[in-house]
Amino acid sequence: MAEGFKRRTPSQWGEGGALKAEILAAAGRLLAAAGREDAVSLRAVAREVGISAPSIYLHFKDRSDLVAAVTQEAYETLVADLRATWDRAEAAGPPAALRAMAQRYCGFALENQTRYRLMFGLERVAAPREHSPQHPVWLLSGVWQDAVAACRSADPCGERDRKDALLLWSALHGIVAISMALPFEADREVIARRADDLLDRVMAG
Amino acid sequence: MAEGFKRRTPSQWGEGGALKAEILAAAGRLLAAAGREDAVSLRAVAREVGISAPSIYLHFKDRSDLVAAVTQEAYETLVADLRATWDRAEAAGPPAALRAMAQRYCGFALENQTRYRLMFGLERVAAPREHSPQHPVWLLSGVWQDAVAACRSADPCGERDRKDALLLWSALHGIVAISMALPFEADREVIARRADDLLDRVMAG
DNA sequence: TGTACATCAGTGAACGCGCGTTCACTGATGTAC
DNA sequence: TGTACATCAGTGAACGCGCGTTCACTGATGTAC
Repeated sequence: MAEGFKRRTPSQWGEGGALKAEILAAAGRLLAAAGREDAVSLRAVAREVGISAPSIYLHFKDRSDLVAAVTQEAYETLVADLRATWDRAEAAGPPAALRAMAQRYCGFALENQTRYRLMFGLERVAAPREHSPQHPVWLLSGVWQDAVAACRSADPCGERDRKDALLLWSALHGIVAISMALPFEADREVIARRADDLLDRVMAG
Repeated sequence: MAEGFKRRTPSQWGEGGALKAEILAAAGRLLAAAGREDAVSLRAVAREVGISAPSIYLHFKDRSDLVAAVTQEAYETLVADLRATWDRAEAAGPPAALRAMAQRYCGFALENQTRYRLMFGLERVAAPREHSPQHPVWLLSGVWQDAVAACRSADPCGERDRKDALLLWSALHGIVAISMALPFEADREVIARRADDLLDRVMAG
């Protein structure tokens, strides 16, 4: 074992699950720090947590299982963030809430660039075709559909709502993704203006 | 050396540069086949070409130099493809040509998913800040600006043209990127309709 | 109450792998005198 | 014309590294009788 290695003290009886959460959190930190999925190696995660590498197998089937868990968590965090934004802004009316949500979406992406890239930049999450309805991306898709439908007071989300929701989400993603791909820093206010502009055009029709 | 290894016959005198092109092509094939940037390892490329790994250093500084070259080539291919599309469709008028270009952009992305991901899915191309005007992404940006400006017969591309060009490009990127991230195959016609729909809304304003 | 056993929460050492990169070299082709 | 040398286009072996994963194990805590 290396010099500066701080060993984690083992969990108490019945508290074994605590390590799982610590591993996930450490993997998330590594990802955020390095910005690359490959940074999440079992050995690096183990070092970060202060345990031996094989201990990870007590909680995750293998490396890809761990990465999938990090990805899943990232989706859930984003969805929760957007829903919270909606709830906070709902009193001002659905259109204002949708606008707030669009702004927040861009904000989340810029503040969590590597997590965001993990969700949308790399391969599809490894999930067999039959299970695809469980894919966490549907949660996100649903958030936009609900929001767009609410703006039109159409309780059962119609075909047109679904279409516009997908267009809005896609275009918002494009705005942040392209700005992340350009070789200079994205200015948050510029992005916010573009998102506003987009929203006007998509919801005008 | 392995069993089925087919050794490439060395170039003639003065033809040494031929290997550089072969290495680039092989790297492109590996990337397309595997879909991951990590598939482009010097050893794998050498195997694919039929040479020894150190030979790559005769033409590329190191691994990252090779990957950057593949990326650069991908940008140039896309830009040439779009310009050719514009030229072919220009007779029908700028708006029709712009529409054709938007369609072609989606087509290119779907037909060259891994190349496309290399451009926009991963890190920024490693280029120092001072050199960022040389970044190949500006070529692409310019294509859209020219096209949008032509639609408005504004010869010097105005501020509004630039803004709309970026919005159009970003949103198109979002459409293909999200469809690539969803856990089922993207239907080309559906994508094409979305692109058309988007174009209507962006150029309406 | 004691004691044998079961379970939990891990560990340490080892495996084989592919990788980027460096090094000194080789053989064919051209060139100066 | 011959021959020494320069250049070109590579090669083979080796380096040290970090990785995923497997294996047999250890020590603390709980439980049945």
